[in-house]
Amino acid sequence: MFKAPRGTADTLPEEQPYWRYIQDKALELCRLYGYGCISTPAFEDAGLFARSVGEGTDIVNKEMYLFKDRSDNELALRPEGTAPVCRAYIEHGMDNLPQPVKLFYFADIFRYERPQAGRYRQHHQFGCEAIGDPSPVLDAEVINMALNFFTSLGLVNFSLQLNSIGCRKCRPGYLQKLKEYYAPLAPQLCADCQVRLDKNPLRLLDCKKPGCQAAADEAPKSSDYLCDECAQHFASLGTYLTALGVRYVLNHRLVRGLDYYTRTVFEIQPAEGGSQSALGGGGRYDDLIALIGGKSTPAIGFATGMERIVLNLVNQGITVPPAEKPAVFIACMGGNARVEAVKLAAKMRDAGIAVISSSGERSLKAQLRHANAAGASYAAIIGEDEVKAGVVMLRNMESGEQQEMQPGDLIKLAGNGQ
RNA sequence: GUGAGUGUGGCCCAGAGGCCUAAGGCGCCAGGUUGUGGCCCUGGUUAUCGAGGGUUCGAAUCCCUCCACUCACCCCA
Repeated sequence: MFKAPRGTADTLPEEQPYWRYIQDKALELCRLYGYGCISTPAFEDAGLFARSVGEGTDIVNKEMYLFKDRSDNELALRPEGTAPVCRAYIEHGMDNLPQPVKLFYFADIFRYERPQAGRYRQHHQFGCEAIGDPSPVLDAEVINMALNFFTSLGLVNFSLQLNSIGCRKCRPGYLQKLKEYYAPLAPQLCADCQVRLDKNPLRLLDCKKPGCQAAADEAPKSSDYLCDECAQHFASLGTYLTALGVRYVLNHRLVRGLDYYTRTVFEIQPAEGGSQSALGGGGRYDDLIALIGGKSTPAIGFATGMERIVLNLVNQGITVPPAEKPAVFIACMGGNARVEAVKLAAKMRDAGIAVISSSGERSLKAQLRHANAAGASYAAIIGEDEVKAGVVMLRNMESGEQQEMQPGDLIKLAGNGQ
């Protein structure tokens, strides 16, 4: 027996309304903010991610689906959505468009991780990227957009965690301070953190181990070591967020696991849920485009996990519009009736009416049972009597009332009910 | 990659070495009305008890290995 690969899932018709709901809200959000849809390949040159996400990150180190194609190209299933969009921005000369260029996407994301609640090897992200504008006004707008998205979904009790991790100019100095602070504490740190101290000191801050937490609480804060430009950017962002009425939590331990972030980083956390429960996150990545071969271009974006949103919608008991039910179920008995049923179904669909047509192989009882289970508003019944009279018997499935009518009248009636 | 828990028909689950050629509920199918659903009643349907090996006269039940799922660590969406 074949099964869906570990960490992947089938989304069956009954759960589709949640996805449809989220997509509709996302589309409306992007319309309001002027974002255009972009689709990029599910796989890219592996180097794109190694270069942008960072050689030292977990995503690149141990989570990428890497493979060679038959021409020996080194490819990777995309482990995140930002780098491919930036690659497309460069490749299609979007720097010639009015800046910033605003793009959104729905993308399958692949990471070889141990599956868990809200964590999959293939998951789906909705993300937005605004490329080509360095202003903190844009940071505020993007953050507000992300929050509005969750609000429009009906979600409550989530918080915005915010931090600035500086830029190429000031971060080295901060990292130095961080190392100096941590050096004497090294013996008390967990094994992972011993390694981080040398390789990726920023990540020391978000270790969840009790011993390391204590150390991290007292650690130097990146926001205290920003250069003048970064400090001013961060201060302005605060002003705009306040102007927008956005409440945020300054979290100096928020650093994110992708190397390309600069200055603003943020995460949206639900009040309840497991530890890997971030609903979404993002930040500014002013160096990324130059890093992968474009000219220096500032940018900011965010992404959210569709599966995690569904999880939270269900947990919070938010109801979504149900899938559309068929207006009419056509039941028939006998060969002549079957021909009429086939013709009627075709006519009704031409008229835009949703119809389920029975093949008529089973008893009328069975056909009506099917009509009921399908949630049809009406059942159109055609037997030999109806064929002779040139009519159909229309049964209201809710009231049980039924009457004979001309096929043309039936189409009018059902069409109005749509 | 690490740790813990779980694994019985499509789904939920009973079952604690012999009464299990595995019970019940949901679902599905058929019948109860020679052409009528939803409720009710009747009958039927689907399980080599995750896989492999072992202990035993005897294993769904005990042991081992593997696999998968769930949860946590880690990381993030």
